[in-house]
Amino acid sequence: MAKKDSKILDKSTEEKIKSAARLLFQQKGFAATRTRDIAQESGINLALLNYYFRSKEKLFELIMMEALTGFFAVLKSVINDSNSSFEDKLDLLVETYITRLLVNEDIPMFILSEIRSNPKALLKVINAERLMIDSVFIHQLQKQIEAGVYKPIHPNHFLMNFMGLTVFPFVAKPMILHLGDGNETEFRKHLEERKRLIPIWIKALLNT
Amino acid sequence: MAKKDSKILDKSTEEKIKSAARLLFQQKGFAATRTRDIAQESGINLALLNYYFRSKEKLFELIMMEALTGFFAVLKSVINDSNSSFEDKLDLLVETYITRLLVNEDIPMFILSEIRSNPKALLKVINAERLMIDSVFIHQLQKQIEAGVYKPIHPNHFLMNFMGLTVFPFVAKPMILHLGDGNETEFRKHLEERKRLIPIWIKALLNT
DNA sequence: ACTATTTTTAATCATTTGATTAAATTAAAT
DNA sequence: ATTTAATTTAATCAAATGATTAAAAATAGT
Repeated sequence: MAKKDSKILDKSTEEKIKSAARLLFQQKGFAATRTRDIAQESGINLALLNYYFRSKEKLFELIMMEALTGFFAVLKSVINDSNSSFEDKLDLLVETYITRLLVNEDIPMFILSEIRSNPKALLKVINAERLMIDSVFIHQLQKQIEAGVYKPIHPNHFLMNFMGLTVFPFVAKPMILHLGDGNETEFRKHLEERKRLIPIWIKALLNT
Repeated sequence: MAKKDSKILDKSTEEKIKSAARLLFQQKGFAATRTRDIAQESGINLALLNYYFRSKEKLFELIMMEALTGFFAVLKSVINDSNSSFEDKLDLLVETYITRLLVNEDIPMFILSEIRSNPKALLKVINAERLMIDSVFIHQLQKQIEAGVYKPIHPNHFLMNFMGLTVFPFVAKPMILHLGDGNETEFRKHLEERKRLIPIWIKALLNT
């Protein structure tokens, strides 16, 4: 069959479309992205988008699913490991997330803004209900609190603090660059610093 | 002239359109909002949107401008007051912002996601370049650091921490509700608590 | 009451946009 | 080499969308 071998070529075309779609969807969102822009960006004929992915919606779902998977895979693998301490997990999560987000800065805004347009559908596919709150990570935090290592705090506050300190800089990057000083390079430098600082800060919060 | 007195009625129609536009633009963003949806939501004829506001773009700019003004007016009035201390400003900013955002939860996401689509244009109209970094607020922080009250920290880190702790919960609300536990009511309760907690936490960070 | 002005409406336009089709091209199989 | 299947292309479609227009209705001024 022709299909089998040409799959290598198919993949190359498919991948070109996916890359362009990823770029545009993540930058401008679903509604503001035109299929023609995806075609142009990937240098393919418009019809190939539908040939390979059936529709703009299906292509979007694919891109979003991959983004979500990537984003939550890290989380899921780390937070339920019973062999590492709470503090180890904290270090690892901050380090891993900042590293990944520095490579793909648009991911958080992409996910959050599409959740805003379509909360139910997207949150369903994420399949992460109570993921954090029922995790070993949070249980370990609660043990530490019971042991008097940290002061009491509601897990939701902890979650907001952790995510706020770690991912907010990426969500608000243009505004932060505008209100503050510094440039692209400074931004990256500060985020490298935050890998070390955020765990320290979080522990300070937990002692307050 | 008819115009003068009927302005009262005009305003009512104009205001109906603006309210609907505000609701939809803030919920779905510019690109995903249809003028027909605005017309339907406000119960007016589609043509009136163009009659009063010329175009979807112009209407959007108006709504966005008002959102930005509201958002930054607070900031501007607080951060350059030389009669209050750093700590007073911190308390006031957190308190004021959380109160306002609890009334209009979509504002941060609205602003941030539109900045993402159109950074230059929007950041220009905000007219807040270096607003934070050159403020009395940040200068007072630096004085306190010099005086040994707080440990050294780069102003951009402070800015990220402050905004991350305060506004991120609103940006990520659906995800936080999903990953954590609790409902709408719990969310509001936690944000009320954060009015008190965030200033304490920030000071803890500054001592670390 | 009459006129002028403003506001509202229904119908329509032009463009954009996602998608499809039929033909052409390329690659694979025999 | 010929046939078959897969891929690509140019042209086109139908629906959606922002905007306009001309007429009708409402309001204000005299």
